[in-house]
Amino acid sequence: MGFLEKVLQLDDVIGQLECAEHLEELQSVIEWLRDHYAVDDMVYHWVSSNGTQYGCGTYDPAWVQRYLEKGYLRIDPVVLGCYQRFHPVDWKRLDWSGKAARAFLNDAVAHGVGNQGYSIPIRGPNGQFALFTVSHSCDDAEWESFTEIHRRDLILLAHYFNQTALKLEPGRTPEPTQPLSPREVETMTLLAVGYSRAQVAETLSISEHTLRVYIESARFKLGAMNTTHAVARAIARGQIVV
Amino acid sequence: MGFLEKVLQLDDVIGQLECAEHLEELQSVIEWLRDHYAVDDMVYHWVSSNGTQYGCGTYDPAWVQRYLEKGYLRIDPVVLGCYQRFHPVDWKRLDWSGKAARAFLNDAVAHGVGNQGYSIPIRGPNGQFALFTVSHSCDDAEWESFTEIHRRDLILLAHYFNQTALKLEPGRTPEPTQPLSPREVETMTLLAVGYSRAQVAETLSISEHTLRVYIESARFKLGAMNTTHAVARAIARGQIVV
DNA sequence: CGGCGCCTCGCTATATCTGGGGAGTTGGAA
DNA sequence: TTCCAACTCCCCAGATATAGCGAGGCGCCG
Repeated sequence: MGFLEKVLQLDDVIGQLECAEHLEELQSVIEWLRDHYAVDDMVYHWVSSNGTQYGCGTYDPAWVQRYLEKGYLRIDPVVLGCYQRFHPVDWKRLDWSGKAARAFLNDAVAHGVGNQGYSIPIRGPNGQFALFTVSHSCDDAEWESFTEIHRRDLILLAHYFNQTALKLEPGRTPEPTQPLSPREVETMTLLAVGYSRAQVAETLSISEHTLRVYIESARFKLGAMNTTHAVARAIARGQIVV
Repeated sequence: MGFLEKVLQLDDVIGQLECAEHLEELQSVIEWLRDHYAVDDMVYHWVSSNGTQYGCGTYDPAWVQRYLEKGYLRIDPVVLGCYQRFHPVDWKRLDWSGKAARAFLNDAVAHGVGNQGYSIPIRGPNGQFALFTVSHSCDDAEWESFTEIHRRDLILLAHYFNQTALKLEPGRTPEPTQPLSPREVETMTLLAVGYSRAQVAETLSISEHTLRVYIESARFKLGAMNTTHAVARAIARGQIVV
């Protein structure tokens, strides 16, 4: 297949993603892509803050099931690694030291996940986070060559998969993303860097009572149960920078 | 210029971005791109919510100066709009109602900013946010056609500009992170989603005192002053996924 | 085998946070 | 102008977190 032809097919796929009206369509697109690139597996994985996950892809359903049951989301070095990075990452470059990580890896290969992998982190508004992953079984050189050639295609595909998922899943961001007022941002930021309420109040030169109003107001806007929750959400949604 | 040739040039540009070792190099790349696409302006704009900004691009320096002086960051509908969106957006589709927005628009065109624009939001870890913008003066039909054709190129360029900016941005020295134990991860995670200590203890089926040991131990490992600080750091460092 | 890290549990007292009220000023938007 | 959101201040009682002391069992690794 010539290069030009492939580019045009990529165009088709993106067009199909843009026109999709149901999440199920993503599944067939991703299967087509898996075959097209001749890899073992291809997965789009929505990692939501409220614990719910959505994914489509070609992993063995038994593995997906196990992943959810075991709560591997909090262990998987791919997720944790991509969460801290911006650029796509080869699985080999992640941190697989640590007992839990190695146990996870063994379990994964036992369920047929390839030894090679390449994952692209994607971020949307309000801290939305997703992963687009391609995985395969082959030696390092072959994989290196594959990722080198298709990196840019994969970045675009990741982008459009996420765009479609965002479009089709508006209920994913249930809390109306109310912006925090400047004072609330300052309050949350100072709390996030370890100040106590009294210290924050002193730093902002306001009474502690006033400060409490900000915390409560921010907590309400963020739909949080307590201060720690509010700060966590503010960080996760990118409303404050620590 | 043929399509294939252009693709190869895009390759060159991306390669140059990946190899860049100083932020100044971005400036020459973006000027080359502006000429290549034959548009009026092209801008990469790092928008850190703590107020600091970095940008490179082809806007009139007087306009950039005025933008900073006037604090337009908090008014600019392009910034505000992109902050709420994932996909690239045409300026025409933004909300230009509101007195401040219209005043900003008038000021912008007075400083030579084109009437058409297309901006791509980009997000990195820890709420990092940037914009890649291309702007021009032409009629709607011509602009529609331009964005339709080059959308994917621009998305990729936005991605690589941001990757380079992230790489070259100083002060991003991640502190050596001591790994948290599985129980500590669970503890921090549940606290981050709003559970009180008692609730976490119940959820994990352990005594509240044991839980407290985990919190203190995690706080120590994270170098945190209190629970909120510890949770904030764990999230910001990607040690837990919320 | 002897450390070391991890997991589990106990007590007490103080400091801090939370939740329920209410009230006045300012500046920008409808 | 009228209204609303943001900012500022106040009281109080009960819930919750923190700080200090302790203890024992389990599994891994040199």
